[in-house]
Amino acid sequence: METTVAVEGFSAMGSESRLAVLQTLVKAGPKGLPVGEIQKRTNIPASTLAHHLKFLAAAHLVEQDKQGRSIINRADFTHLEALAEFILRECCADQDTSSQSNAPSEKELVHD
Amino acid sequence: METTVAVEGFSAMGSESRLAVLQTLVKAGPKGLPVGEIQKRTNIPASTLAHHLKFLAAAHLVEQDKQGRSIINRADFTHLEALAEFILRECCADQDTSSQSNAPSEKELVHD
DNA sequence: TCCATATTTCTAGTTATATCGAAATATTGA
DNA sequence: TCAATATTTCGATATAACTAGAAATATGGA
Repeated sequence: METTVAVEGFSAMGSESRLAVLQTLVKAGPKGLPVGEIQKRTNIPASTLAHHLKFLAAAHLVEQDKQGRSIINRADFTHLEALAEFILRECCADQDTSSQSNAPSEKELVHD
Repeated sequence: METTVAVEGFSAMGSESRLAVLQTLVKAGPKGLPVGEIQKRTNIPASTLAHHLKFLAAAHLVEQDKQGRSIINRADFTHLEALAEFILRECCADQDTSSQSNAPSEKELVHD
């Protein structure tokens, strides 16, 4: 996953309202929910909610598709898993990269 | 984990600069890095970097402690793991909550 | 004590985000 | 076609965030 994509994803989750919407959809599972139902569950005004759903969709956290006159929103579980994994993916890769300006010389590395 | 804490965490990761800083620290592993070294690796101006590190520390993503005249920054791996887990934690809990306004009656639920 | 180093705080300009009412669009059923 | 429903777009305001130079603070060594 590209860093830019991860930033957009985390940014989308970094809002109280949006995380509430996302959690509502995650809880709802793969069947998803229409906008109106999300509105009922979160108490977010329609126009604000539309804005946030667009944001979440742009970040690939939510998929939307029209079904009759409703729009069904589903959490993108695959992408969410990838984001969860991204956080610690490169853990400790540079552990021994001693380009630290004040890196101790090797003989001094004995004591941790 | 409380939602508020999760929002702060994701919000902290939702910035190109901050995610770069965090990734640098995640890669560096539990020993952490002094501010100056992070600055070298990310090319972020000192004052901007200090601001972001404060933000990351406030969100419990990074721990800082003074060591001589340097400040060592370490990724808080425990908290990062908790955040990663949070994303999908309540997956599908409401799968069958049929308070959907247009929920089909039970006899119609046969097909999926 | 005095200077060099490491990092932060101050300050300010610019840009981005959150919010939501009202009006607009689109779809279905009567 | 008309009215009802579902959702979005528009527009405007308020608030917050990002950025970074310059000045301030703190620490260690000569």
